[in-house]
Amino acid sequence: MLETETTTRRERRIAARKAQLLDAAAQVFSHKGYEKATTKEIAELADVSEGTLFNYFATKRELLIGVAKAYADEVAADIESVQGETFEDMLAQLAANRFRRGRERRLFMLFLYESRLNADVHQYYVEEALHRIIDVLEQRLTALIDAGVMRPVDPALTARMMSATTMGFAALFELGVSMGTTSPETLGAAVTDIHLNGLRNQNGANQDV
Amino acid sequence: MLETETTTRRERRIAARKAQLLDAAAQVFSHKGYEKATTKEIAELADVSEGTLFNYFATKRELLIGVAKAYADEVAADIESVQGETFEDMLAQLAANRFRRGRERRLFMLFLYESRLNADVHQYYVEEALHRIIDVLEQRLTALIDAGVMRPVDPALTARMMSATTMGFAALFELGVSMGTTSPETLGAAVTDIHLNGLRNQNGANQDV
Amino acid sequence: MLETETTTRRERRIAARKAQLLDAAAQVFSHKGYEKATTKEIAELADVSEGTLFNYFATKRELLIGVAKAYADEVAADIESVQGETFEDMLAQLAANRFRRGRERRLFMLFLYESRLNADVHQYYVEEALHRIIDVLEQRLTALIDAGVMRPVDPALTARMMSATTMGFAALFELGVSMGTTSPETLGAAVTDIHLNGLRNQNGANQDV
Amino acid sequence: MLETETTTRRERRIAARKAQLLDAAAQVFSHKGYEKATTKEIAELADVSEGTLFNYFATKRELLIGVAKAYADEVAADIESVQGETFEDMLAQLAANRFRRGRERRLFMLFLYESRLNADVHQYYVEEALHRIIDVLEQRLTALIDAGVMRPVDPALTARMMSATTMGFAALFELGVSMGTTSPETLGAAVTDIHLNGLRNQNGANQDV
DNA sequence: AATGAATGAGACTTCATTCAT
DNA sequence: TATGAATGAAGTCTCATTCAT
Repeated sequence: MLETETTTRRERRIAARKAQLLDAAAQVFSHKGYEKATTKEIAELADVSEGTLFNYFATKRELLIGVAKAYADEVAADIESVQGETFEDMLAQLAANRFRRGRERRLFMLFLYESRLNADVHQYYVEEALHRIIDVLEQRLTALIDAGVMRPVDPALTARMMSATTMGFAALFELGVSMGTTSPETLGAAVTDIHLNGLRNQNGANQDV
Repeated sequence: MLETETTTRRERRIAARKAQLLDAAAQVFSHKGYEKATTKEIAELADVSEGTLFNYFATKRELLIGVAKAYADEVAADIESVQGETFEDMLAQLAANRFRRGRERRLFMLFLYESRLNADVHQYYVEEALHRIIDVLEQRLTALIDAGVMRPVDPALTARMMSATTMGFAALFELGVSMGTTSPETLGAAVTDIHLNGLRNQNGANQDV
Repeated sequence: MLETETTTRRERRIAARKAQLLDAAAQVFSHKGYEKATTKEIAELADVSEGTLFNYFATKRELLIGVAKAYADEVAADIESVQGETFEDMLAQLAANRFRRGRERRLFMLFLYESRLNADVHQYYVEEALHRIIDVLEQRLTALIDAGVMRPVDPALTARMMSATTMGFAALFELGVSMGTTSPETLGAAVTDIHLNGLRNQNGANQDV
Repeated sequence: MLETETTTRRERRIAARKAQLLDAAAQVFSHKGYEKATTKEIAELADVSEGTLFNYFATKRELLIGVAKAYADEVAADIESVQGETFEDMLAQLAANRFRRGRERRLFMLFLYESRLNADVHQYYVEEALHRIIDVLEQRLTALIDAGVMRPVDPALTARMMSATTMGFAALFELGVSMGTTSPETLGAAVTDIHLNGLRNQNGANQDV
């Protein structure tokens, strides 16, 4: 029906505007930090007036929450798409999508910081993104342990450890800590190697480190 | 001599004031973030007037730099004190001192964020604190690899991985991600176990994960 | 077209606001001096909020520069309009427009002082206002000397002397130094008389003073 | 008596301190302007603590008044010393002492500005310095007119005109308006020449300018 | 629905003045 | 008497938010 179509078209336009504003907000927030970012700059980057921005998002904070929500949605979609992969590929894919691009790393740094200061951001980033990733890792680990492929370690803790390592690397990268000439692939492989096989020299097993 | 004593007393008083202000600043910055923290609140917490604060630190930013510098000094002292320990104990000690107490974890989150936005903070946190820790780990790893105790992995990368894991755990903790009932000690032991021995079940070695 | 009209109307409104603020600023600056003037008082006199003031002038200093620029524009227009007058009339007109009204005298005192402390004010007041007046006087004097109407004095120096005298009178007036019952016209005539004919009694020429 | 001597010595010490502070204040005030000058900087330049400064002058404004008073005293002494000179020499001497040195010109600019804003400064600068100079010029002019050496111009107005010209030149100088290669002496001679003999070419007298 | 000028609360910072030592 | 740390009032400027057009 015409009415429905009109409404739909409007809704599409509204959604597009919101997305455009969220994009600009994500960019400015992740570069300058939430507090230093100004609604003026976000509006300019989105090529709308400041008044228009506030027609779509009632407060600056709602913009941040919107960015967090969009991020959580991306993560959810990503998790869906890796369900069929091997554990190693899944791990690589999740990490890559989260941290390979600068934009994602910067958003990660942003949420890492803002989650502590805002309950809504925490809700979207920690509960709906981070926890989902951890949960899917934990399930896979449990299965691998049950199958006898992995040692009977605590799967919850191990999933968190894997996330922690990846997050830590992203942070180090973002802080400008050099990784030598190592490519992301080599780095991923090396980390996986250590996680799977350990550091200990098996020829000289049980030596005290 | 009297002159010396007087000077010393004054210098002591000034140093004490500075420390008192840095303490207050560390507290407020780490709870609210640099931008949301106000000099008013810091001054109140330090129990001095706002004017007095600016007698000791010319700008709010200098206060942040002061906090970062104090942190770097603590880390340097800490590194000195762990030189005699075994690798495992050293690792545990460095991690614990950096992340066991909430105060330290919050400062870590603060610097993690602000290092990207301020060159001085980067200087103190990344170069004078983080890099020192990584370097000392790298040296130890190199020695252990040379001694044949560990496999010939890349020591630079492995040192970064260990730091990354610890940092990631601190972040997860700070984000309120539950670690189950695991105590810090158990957690440390489990992580060390995986790092040393790997996840792979040796009985079924070379199975695809 | 509507677009053009709308733009023009907005631009007119903005120009009007700026003028209104510059007017208020000129008034407050010239009465209290730049440093003692507050943006609060200027905004109140212009009947806008302090925030609005800063939408039009980024800093208090820019407001001062704006006032100086407006003054220089007035002088430039004034110089255009006196090109056709006789030397005497031109002199009287330039002096009158600069110093007859209290507002102009106070602005003169303001720029006299602030030109030394601010390069932009110097640019507008000294270079674009004062120098123009001196130059036009100098040109006229040169012509009159060439025509044999005036003695072959140094025209550059004489132009400066005439300006100096006028400026000095304005200052004396502003300092409240009484000129007796002398009207501005009488004063102007007397000064011109002395400048043209000198003080020396020609009947007793060459007497030592 | 010992008592008297002690008192006298203290008074001398106090007077010396005051002079030292006034000197520093004159320097800072005349360079930065009264408002931009800080008591801290004045104290440092006088090589005493800020607290000590306030032991000798209750407020910053009293310092300014003190500087003005000292200036008026200098002028008074100067006037005494030129009583025996010829009119021309007297004129030259008074002008030179007031404006030849940068320090004096800057103080002149300071008082010119601050006299309008502070009654005490006005009292000392305008009434006790400027007026005295004008008065002595006026008396001399009256005598010269009575003696028939000068034309019967209004002596009050003429004295003000001479002061105005000198003040105006000082201001021009301070504003950086170039006087060509003219030395102060040449300039003084040229001005005196015009004042005495006028600009008009006597060969072509009564021509319209 | 879009605009952007207006607002005003609140931030950082300065500095004359006070006062305990 | 000299000191300089402490004070707090007041100033400039920023920016999220509102609102008339």
